[in-house]
Amino acid sequence: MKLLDIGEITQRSGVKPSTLRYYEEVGLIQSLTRHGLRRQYEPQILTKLSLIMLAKAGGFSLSEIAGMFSEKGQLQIPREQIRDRANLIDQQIKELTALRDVLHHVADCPAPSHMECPSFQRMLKASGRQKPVKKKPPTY
Amino acid sequence: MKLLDIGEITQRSGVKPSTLRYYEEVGLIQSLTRHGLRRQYEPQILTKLSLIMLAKAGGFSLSEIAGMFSEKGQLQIPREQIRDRANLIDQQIKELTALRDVLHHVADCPAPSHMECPSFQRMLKASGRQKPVKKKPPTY
DNA sequence: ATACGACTTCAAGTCAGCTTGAGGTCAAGT
DNA sequence: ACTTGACCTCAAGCTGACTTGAAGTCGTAT
Repeated sequence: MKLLDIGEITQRSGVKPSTLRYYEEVGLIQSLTRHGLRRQYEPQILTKLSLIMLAKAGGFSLSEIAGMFSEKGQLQIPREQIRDRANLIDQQIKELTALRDVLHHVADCPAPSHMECPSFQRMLKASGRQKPVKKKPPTY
Repeated sequence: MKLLDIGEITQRSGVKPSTLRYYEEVGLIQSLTRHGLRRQYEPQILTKLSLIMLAKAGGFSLSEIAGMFSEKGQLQIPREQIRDRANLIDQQIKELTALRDVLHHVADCPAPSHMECPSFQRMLKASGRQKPVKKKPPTY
């Protein structure tokens, strides 16, 4: 099994060396060995990084993401948590959809003041008061 | 038109006074007048706050959100930008959907190692390499 | 008239998630 | 043997979005 330098990981994943080192520092990933000082990664790390990027885009924090992997680097989440997370994501999707609808409304509605347009108000109401959402998408 | 104290805004919107003052500081909202030292808000601000919360949940930064409102506090975005933002949101929705699918897969697939399961890999591939996403959902 | 409580300002602090920079190491090619 | 370039460490810095705390102001109820 051929090992990869940090530079290759960067090339193939788009994740910067400084970020990879940071992820290691916080325990999110680890390199298999060192060649001299240099970190050597197994190719599987690339899959893991894909997952990490996906979860980040989904608004999960690094520590939440870390919690999704077991010791052996396997994705391992108790069923119940999966259900919860899936619900959380569905919630986010609803919010995003509401936001998109509002934008489309603004694009199409001829009313001079959206702020008072009843259908606009309705959309806002509809989107409001569900539950919190977690953390933050990146600027990668 | 009855004006509202910061405390009432907080009660009705769930947004803390410190946050409201911060939003004012960065030019995202403004109070109509003062009663003594106290900020007095028009009730419309509540609608605006709903929009702000919605957009934040959609991952937009405060300055991006600020850019969605005109001088008069109206929601005012050039059509083209609306299209772009709507696309961005659709993109985010796709990512979230991919994430949810991955979670469901993990819940259901009996394979010992998801990392090597072909359908798992396929989902990751499918979710990957589109374009960046902007910013951050909150912990409100 | 005074006390109360809800507001005010301003500076500093916090947290996540990185990035930057200075100075050092080391394996491989010439 | 030497140079090169890709890596390394460690501390400090940065941005966004707030929060906190100390000290002050002021309208209203008693």
